[in-house]
Amino acid sequence: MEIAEILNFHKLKRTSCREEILEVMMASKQALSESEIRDRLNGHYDRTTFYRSFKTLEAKRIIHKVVIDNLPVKYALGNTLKPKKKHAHFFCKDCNSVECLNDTPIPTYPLPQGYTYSDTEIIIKGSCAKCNQ
Amino acid sequence: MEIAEILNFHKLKRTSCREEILEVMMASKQALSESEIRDRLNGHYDRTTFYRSFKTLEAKRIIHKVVIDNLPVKYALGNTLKPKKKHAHFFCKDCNSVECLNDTPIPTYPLPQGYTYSDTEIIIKGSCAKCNQ
DNA sequence: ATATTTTTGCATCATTGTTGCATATGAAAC
DNA sequence: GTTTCATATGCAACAATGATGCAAAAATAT
Repeated sequence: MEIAEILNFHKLKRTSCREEILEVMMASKQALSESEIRDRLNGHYDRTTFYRSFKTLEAKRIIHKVVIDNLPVKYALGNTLKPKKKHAHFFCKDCNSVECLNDTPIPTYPLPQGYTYSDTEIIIKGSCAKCNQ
Repeated sequence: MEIAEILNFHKLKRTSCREEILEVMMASKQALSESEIRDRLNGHYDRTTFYRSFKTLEAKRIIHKVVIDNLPVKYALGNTLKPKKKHAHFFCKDCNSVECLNDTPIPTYPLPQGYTYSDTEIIIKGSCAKCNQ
């Protein structure tokens, strides 16, 4: 998948920072935090720039936030070109990795009288295959 | 329910800070953050003291953390005297309130090969009855 | 190549949450 | 009631995440 194509498709300017963020994220099976991405790019960009890029990419749903406990927010790839179904996330409490469970869809839950639904987050915690070896 | 009893039951010292935190929490139907509790107590205690008290109360499961997005962590009452079942939480995106959905238990989800399960967090977002009026 | 819009970098700031250490306090022993 | 001892608290300091304003730089369209 061409990164330039993704940005064009969503009518975003092809800036090197956005391209490199997506490159790093596509190379990773796990969701990554700002500092993890910054490390992988050898601090080539300013922290502020990352945060703003995340916001832009998130607004287009190219990436989505995953928040586990009060750890730094991580980002995972979403609708790069095609839409991706809403799904649960797995958190490995041993290696702190986060990944999308694309096959675990979100069921609907009953709510009390008068409440309206908009969204659900499901975080499943445990140990990943690597850590269980 | 006597607050002193709760602390005694869990073999915790009855300090005024712990008692007042529990008082505020029992008077609230919603989960509260450190700053919300501090405000309700007119800043009577140091921020650090609150954080340490939360940790202590959480270790005994008298309260439990609820983390929504990257908002400040909120705390809800848990096993004050009797154990409370693991449950989902509701987040009102209009008034930012968080409450326990005690009747929404946590189902089990299938995990990939080699993964082991330990815990699940379910956050249901929407608008509460008050905000829907 | 130029103009225009958008991004970026830098400085600065706010907030949350933590830690070390001296002092104060609670509970138990006398 | 006083003393003792463990534990909680307050204070100072710190680290990290995340946001904002503004000038400089870069991307696209002309």
